[in-house]
Amino acid sequence: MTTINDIAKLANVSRTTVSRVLNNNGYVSDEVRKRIMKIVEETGYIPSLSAKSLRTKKSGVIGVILPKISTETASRVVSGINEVVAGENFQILLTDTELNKEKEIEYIRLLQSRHVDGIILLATNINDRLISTIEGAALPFISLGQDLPGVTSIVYDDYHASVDMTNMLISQGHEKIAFIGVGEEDPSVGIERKKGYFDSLEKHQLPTNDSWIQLGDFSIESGYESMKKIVKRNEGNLPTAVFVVTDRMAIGAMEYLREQGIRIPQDMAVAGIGASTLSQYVTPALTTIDYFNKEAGKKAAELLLQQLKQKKEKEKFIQTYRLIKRDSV
Amino acid sequence: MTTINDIAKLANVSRTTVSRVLNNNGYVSDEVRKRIMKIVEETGYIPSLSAKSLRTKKSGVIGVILPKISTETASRVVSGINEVVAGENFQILLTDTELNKEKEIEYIRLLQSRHVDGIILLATNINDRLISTIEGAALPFISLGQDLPGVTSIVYDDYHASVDMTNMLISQGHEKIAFIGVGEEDPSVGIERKKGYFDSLEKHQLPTNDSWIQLGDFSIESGYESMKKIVKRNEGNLPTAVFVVTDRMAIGAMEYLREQGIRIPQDMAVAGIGASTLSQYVTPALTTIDYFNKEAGKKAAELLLQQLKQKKEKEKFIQTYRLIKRDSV
DNA sequence: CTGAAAGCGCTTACAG
DNA sequence: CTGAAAGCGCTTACAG
Repeated sequence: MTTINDIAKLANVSRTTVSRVLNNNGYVSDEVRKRIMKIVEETGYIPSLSAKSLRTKKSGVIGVILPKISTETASRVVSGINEVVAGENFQILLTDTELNKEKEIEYIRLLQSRHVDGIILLATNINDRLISTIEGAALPFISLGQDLPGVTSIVYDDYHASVDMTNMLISQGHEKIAFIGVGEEDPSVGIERKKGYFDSLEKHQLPTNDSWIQLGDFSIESGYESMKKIVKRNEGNLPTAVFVVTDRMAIGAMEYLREQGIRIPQDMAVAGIGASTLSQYVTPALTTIDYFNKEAGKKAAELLLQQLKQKKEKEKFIQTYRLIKRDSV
Repeated sequence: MTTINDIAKLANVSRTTVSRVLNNNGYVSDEVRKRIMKIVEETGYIPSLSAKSLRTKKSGVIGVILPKISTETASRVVSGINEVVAGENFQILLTDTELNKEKEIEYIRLLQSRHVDGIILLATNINDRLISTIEGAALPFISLGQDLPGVTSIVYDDYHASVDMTNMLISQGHEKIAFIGVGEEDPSVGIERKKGYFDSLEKHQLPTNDSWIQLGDFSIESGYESMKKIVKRNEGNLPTAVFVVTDRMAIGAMEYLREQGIRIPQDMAVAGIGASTLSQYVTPALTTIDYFNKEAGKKAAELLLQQLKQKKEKEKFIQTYRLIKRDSV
């Protein structure tokens, strides 16, 4: 492999000078600069970024920790992150926890050992070990999706999104609104969205009912099963709408309703969250909330890049959202 | 930052010994080993992989070059790759060409400068500069999706998949089968799939017709527009089926048909390729071909890992596929 | 405008 | 079983 020393020898200069040319800093005479560039071209020399990184303590790599790669939300976010960091010549080191909390912590350490310049975590839960690991890492760090204490966080406005969606269903005349949520380990989805639902009902003095409430695990199948339970438990007196906290689970719910010949939206209105491509093309098209995931990814990357340039105070950001009313309601 | 030297000092040994303990090679007395491990724990020491990589010429990182991150195919493949490499403690350095051929070449060089141990390219085109860049890189390299000369390649069986799908439409009694394809820059999708379609028609002595053939650009919208043109040009005498070379474009085509009140499949059968989640939940469910993208990603990663262990001859692999017949036909 | 030297944090023959 | 020394490929004060 050609190294900076080879180039220096071929050009009859010191490697100091070669380095200066390559990095475009310090004075180098035009003549020497040209001579060096020519040799670099000819040899196809590629500088070693490991060596550079060892020396400069900067790697030009951003670590990204995802709960699950093959998810539309994740891929939109990564796409947004990539769009901004690639523009600044950073690359992404990708890491997938497969929803395993231990791996979140493990990967933070791993990314640190790889000398990434910063980390973006698509957070799915909050716990003390996670937070102390982040603090210990002493690295520019952004949490996306959960509000982590002491960490710059970007969160979706889960509470208000959920209130808005429930209000909308109520404004359509629904009084018996079922709910399919997820567990509270994920505070944003599991707690905030549920809270919005209950608060809206309460404000409108509408009844709630345990048999209307089910918990899924984000999968399409779990939406199907949850819907099934709600229908079974309320035969003869079905709720007239169901608010599902993710599009995928909502799609599962719709599938079950279709199988049972329960018409959407005449017999039961369905609403989701996420604005997945799926939501747009199912029949009837699903009413949902767009969280602008790609924009959130961009925002996260921009904040990280800012932090790289100058240490900043930890901040909190709330992403905007948009309710998309479609035929399922 | 704590380094191996700090640990050595604290443990009263040389850094050679610390290195031996950390990497578990060479003889170290149990007593010393324990002493060192204890100090490593206490200090929270994290070895620098840049330094290690500089020294050993191995990084533990696999470069992945994608045409577009936020695509279901890409995310499935990456998920498969990650599953196998993560098991061997490799990470993925992700790179997105945004369908720009120049960037493919640029990123190969970039990944090389980052000392990745190998590269997996989701290839979308074939050209000489690309191939010579790959050869020049002299790195374990896998092409997924296109058969690159001189490079270990995994390809989908585009030709036979396309023949099978067309045969199936014919066996359903269709004699006027329209086709929505893509440009030939992408040989696998643009040439092979088209060839399969034409060969099947020819074998069954069925007519083709220029007004039945359109080219899209992979987007849902382009499927919509292509379908529109086909319908406009054949008013009063529509083909009875349309074979679309990707699910997304097929979804677009279905949308247009629905708008026009052309019933699927009674008035026009629709078939796609890709087995996207979308294809399953759209109404009517789309007949398509499953390419097992995640498996292909796994296979690519396994081949790469094998090459890392021992230089191997370049090989060619053809992925299997499965036709999924659903309500759109 | 240019170069000699030190050093980033590791690993690995080599010697004992 | 353990250590001294060299070296991986860079950058950066420092000196001239």
